[in-house]
Amino acid sequence: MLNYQLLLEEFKRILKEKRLKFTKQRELILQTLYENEGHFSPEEILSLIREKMPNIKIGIATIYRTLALLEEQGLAYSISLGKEGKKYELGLKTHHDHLVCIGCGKIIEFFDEVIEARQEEVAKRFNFLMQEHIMQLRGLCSECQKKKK
Amino acid sequence: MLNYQLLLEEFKRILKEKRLKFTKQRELILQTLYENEGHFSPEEILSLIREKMPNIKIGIATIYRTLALLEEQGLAYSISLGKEGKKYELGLKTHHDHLVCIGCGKIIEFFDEVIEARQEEVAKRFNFLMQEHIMQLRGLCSECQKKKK
DNA sequence: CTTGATGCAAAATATTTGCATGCTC
DNA sequence: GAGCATGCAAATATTTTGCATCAAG
Repeated sequence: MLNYQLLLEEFKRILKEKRLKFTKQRELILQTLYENEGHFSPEEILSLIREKMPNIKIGIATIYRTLALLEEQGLAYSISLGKEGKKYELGLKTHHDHLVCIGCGKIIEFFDEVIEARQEEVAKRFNFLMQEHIMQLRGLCSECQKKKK
Repeated sequence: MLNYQLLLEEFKRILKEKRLKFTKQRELILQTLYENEGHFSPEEILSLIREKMPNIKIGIATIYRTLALLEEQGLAYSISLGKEGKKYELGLKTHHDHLVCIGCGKIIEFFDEVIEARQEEVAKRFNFLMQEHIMQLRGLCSECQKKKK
């Protein structure tokens, strides 16, 4: 996993480059994404921050504005599939993909070089500058297959 | 691409099984997803239907309700990316994955046999019974790359 | 000091729900 | 007919925006 200091430096660098300001709120949002594995809605991020820092003044509008900024800069990305609303996750993480068991919810991480290489090729084929990818294989893990029988 | 009659039969079969009713509105929504390539928001689907059948009585609530139903049954998928809100597309299509531009929200569909085959192998390696997979390559499309410069 | 950032509340959107009525089955 | 589906409008939820004020650079 990327070191937080590096991530923070990168964020500051981007802000400086765009002549935007580094604020406590912006830092907290980045930090929250960093410290919490998983995907969060703007509301959830706000709760996490208020839980951790009950005295900080921060509103939902700032969360939205900052997440949009982070996403534009590739430091975060959002995704929504199925029923759930839009969720944000930190970008720049060590890459990995997931096998997700729809029976018990277990998540297995994996990494496959052949797929990775091939994804690069696909991106090139479409003249795409790939920054991230998401891959989830969904199905039943071995235990849940047994249960079904 | 799957034949529309077959798709419709499948839909009717599911409805019967769940003791739900087959209505003109439900059919139109399915048909609209079938006839229009691409990804649409509920509002867009409503417009497409009203455009094609100016006399039909149909409200946005029905669109939402039907899309949720279709998604539950695997006949449609929703996906949301970057700025854009949630978009629906027909399920049961020939399988494909997505390139998503985080600059403009454009979605490009692609299919790569090598990746598909490899996914099967990964699943096998973990003794996983794969039922579906989600893959998104996220980055900047060629136009948005130009804009950034 | 200048300029962008923030919180707040209001506004704009998007989505869901209750209910009287209409349609399938 | 019985019971689900629909449209409509109201209720919610989500996201964006205007503006006075604050604070980073």
